[in-house]
Amino acid sequence: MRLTRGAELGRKRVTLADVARAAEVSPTTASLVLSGRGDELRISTTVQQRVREASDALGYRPNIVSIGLRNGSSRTLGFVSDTVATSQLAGDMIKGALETARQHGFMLFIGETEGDPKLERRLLDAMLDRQVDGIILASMFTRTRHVPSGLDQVPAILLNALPQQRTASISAVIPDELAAGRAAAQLLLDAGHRSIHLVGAGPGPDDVPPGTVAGVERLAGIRETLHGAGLELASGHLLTEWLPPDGWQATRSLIDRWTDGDAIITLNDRLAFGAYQALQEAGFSVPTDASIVSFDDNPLADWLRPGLTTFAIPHHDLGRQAVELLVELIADDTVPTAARPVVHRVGMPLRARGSVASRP
Amino acid sequence: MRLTRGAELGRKRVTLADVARAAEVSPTTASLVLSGRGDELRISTTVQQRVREASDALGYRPNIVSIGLRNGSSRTLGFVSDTVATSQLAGDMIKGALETARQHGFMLFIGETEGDPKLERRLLDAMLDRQVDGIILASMFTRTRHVPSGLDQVPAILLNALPQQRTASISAVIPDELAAGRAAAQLLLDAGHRSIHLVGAGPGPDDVPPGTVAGVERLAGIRETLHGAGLELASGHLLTEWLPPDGWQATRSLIDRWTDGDAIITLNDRLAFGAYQALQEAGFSVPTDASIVSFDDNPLADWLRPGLTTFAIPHHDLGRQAVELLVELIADDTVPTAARPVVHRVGMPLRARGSVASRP
DNA sequence: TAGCCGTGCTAAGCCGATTTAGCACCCGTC
DNA sequence: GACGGGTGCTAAATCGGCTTAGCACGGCTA
Repeated sequence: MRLTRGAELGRKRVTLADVARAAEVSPTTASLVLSGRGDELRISTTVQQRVREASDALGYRPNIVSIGLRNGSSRTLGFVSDTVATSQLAGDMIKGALETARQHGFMLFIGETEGDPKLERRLLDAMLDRQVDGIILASMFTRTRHVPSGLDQVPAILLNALPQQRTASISAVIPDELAAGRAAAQLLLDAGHRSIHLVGAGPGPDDVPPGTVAGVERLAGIRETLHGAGLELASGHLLTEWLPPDGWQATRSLIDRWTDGDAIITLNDRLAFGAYQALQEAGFSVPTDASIVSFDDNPLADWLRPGLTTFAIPHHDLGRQAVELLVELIADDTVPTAARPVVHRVGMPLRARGSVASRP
Repeated sequence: MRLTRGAELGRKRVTLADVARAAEVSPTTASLVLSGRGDELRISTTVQQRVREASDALGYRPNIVSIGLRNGSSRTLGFVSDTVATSQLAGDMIKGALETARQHGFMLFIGETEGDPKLERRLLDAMLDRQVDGIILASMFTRTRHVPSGLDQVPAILLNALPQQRTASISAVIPDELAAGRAAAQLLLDAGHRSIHLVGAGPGPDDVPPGTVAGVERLAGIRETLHGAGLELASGHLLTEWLPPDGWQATRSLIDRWTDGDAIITLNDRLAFGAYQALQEAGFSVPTDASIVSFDDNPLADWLRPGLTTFAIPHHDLGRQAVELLVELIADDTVPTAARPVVHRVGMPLRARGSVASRP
């Protein structure tokens, strides 16, 4: 029992002073030795040895709080999101952030705002009070958002979001929705489809649920590629909710005027799930009667039969990138305002499964 | 622009000393006033007024790191999990913990171990180095686990896990799987079903994938209730993976010997999804031809047609409870070893949807 | 024998707060 | 006019580490 630290039950942590006492040197010397500056400051090998032995014997670990107090850093980042941790989808974003932070020796404070600006303010303050070295402001789904005041005083990155204020001096990391939209359309064109229905938005460029970057850009990419082939969307269904029943409904109405060779792009996988249900109920088979391409790579996509071909939101990479950039910012000691803000776009990889068939 | 804090660009945080200077008093006085001990220590109302005005004008906020250094606390908890944050299911657990922590004025450090004990050790150390006031050790699925050494030196709670060591002096919070098992069986009995098939485990009490508390207890509850009605499971399918294809497979084999009035209990919702697929492909309709009851309340359950009747894992409550207990432990300043460990069981509420039909 | 230099270590201040002990002043009293 | 007692404020220590400046000692040179 009680193997670590050599700590007596209820005894406090071992401090540098304890080590110094045990090694019969001053705290200064102990500090010097343990921070590797022993040679530089000409501490004899004998003493260095003694200090290190004492340190090991006692299981000394420096108190980061104290170090932080002195030099103003804490090796800690704040991760404030609207609802990422709780979300069924974006957990990987946290995971990527967590992993990358750990690799750089940082810990992560996590906070959720539920979209409440007051709560967000309080959370940010609580983190700043704890001397975080930087802040990641994350959104569950890609959108533009207001950047709270004070964030230009601190290294900070927007994750899966773009700044609303044009003047904001904050960099952002978002998925490359535009490219994914193009690729989705191209995929169906390459498979020989010429009549493509969109479920979730369209057909016009402005027929998009408000505030969603994903909707706008996916639609734009799709339209752009179709235009390049001299085509227009065969139909579009603007939906403000993107849940299975919505996809079911839209697809039902499609079935009445279905012609062989038609294909569907759904703007997310839950819509696609609804589409599967509607097609199945109508006796249609995927992909023989209908090809479907989608976006997100919800775990669902892998469970459907046949598997759903979809463009994945690179959550893990998004989280990783955001931390990577933030750590750089901190290391450079760049005042955010000094650097010019950049938008980093992370590719959305294709998960090809069984929902697309070729047409001659 | 630059409205908060009255901070000049790049200026450091406002400290107590700044406030004292602005109010032309000593830091001591400022501290006394701002911590509400002004009257007690007979500071004149004039001076108190002056200090408060200065504090407001400068936007002073105390540095928690410093306070923590002095009194050894940090208003911070550590949440170490195998893979909760990333999990598709258990995000709500984090959310409950986050909310509750915030309500008590705590922030949460989150860390993921991926089940790697070395990593777990490092994360725990990193948190301890940052002076966390307590630790929650969480598991994505309910299981018994080894409690790492040192955790008996610090307030700590197991979340969704039970201690492997019988001697461990740590309390735990888990879902009440046993009661849910009983309730699931009772629900089908009440609907008039007498022939009940189990997908995921059984039929014997030991036919359970290793290491899962959920499997053991759900099965035990089901068997207990059936026995009470003088029944046995009509069949059981031990599965070591609980994914849709596994459910599909098991259900297919069930279909060959299906008799009218049979019902299925699947040990989680993904198995149920597979069962739906198999039944649908065989031309069976849920719930007319087959009633299904399940566990977890995966979002999926609400998307299926008909909706899946299932017993929810109370993730949010689990997280809340764990923090609540931990905060109590911290407030009581109880040495963990002093208190006797308790296992708190949180009820699994029924989500009744459309997958169960009554038999006369 | 004073001055200089190198060696090996330490005192003391600092980070930002809290807290204990106590100082200076004024009033009233004997 | 010294003493006691209340009033209103502050100096200084403390938490745990880092860092700058510098001390003490011995040996060598002038």
